[in-house]
Amino acid sequence: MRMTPLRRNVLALLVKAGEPVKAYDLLDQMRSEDGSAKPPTVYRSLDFLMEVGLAHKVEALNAYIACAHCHDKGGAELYICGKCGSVDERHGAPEPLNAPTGFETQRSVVEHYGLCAKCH
Amino acid sequence: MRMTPLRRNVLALLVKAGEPVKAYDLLDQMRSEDGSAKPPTVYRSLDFLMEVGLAHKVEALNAYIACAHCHDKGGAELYICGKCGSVDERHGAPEPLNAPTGFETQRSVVEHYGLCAKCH
DNA sequence: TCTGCGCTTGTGATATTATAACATAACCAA
DNA sequence: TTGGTTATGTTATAATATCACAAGCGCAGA
Repeated sequence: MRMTPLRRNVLALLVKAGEPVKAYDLLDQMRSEDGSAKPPTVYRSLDFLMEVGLAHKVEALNAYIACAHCHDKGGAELYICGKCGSVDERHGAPEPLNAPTGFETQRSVVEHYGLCAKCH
Repeated sequence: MRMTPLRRNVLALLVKAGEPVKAYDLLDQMRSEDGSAKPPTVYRSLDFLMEVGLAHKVEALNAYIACAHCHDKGGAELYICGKCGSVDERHGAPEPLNAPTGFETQRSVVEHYGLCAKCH
């Protein structure tokens, strides 16, 4: 598992976008430079980036973002503005108090959709 | 917007399943009775059920469940066991303390994946 | 240096999930 | 009863994601 030019390129595209990007939009961008990119190319790179904590999937949008807290593998809480598309990533929410007793969480998906401070 | 036999049937299938169900699995079940069901049939029914708060989408699974707290339209926190597939639905988590200032949440997706008390 | 192994990428096909667009039918109020 | 609204039927296609197998690359050890 190592960083490669291909993977670095995908990460760079995510960082440059600064907001959630669809896999096929990434693919289009890669194709405009490379021509030979195909879906597995981008999905594999995204899988790698998520595995090492450099990217997240925004589940309810089927989109991907660069992690704003690089080197942090844990789940993030995402605050996603429906108007301007910005995403504010937070970490470290406490364990919910109303969790079922005995439930052992391995991965959490927390996405809040609404309006950011600038957009309302 | 009213409950119809078709929509009631979709809800019944969700309730009977008792766990997250894929849209196309619902479709297969409907077809085995009806024969004429097509994707828009099931997706439209699911949209209706979610709109009135009788069903939720499990975003990270692309699956749907009956709401365990019927008549509650707000977001739910789902605790999903990766081993047995059970889903425990909770409501009423407090607003996160570390939210960005000024962010106005309209909809929240909260899904915790792990092992339920019985499965570990 | 060579060789073999594991990881990475290329490539074509296909699976899965979801929606668009338009036609028909059912419901219900005026 | 008629006209508008809501619901369903139907065909096609869009959008998202994975499989399977081949080829390349990089490096540890012979």
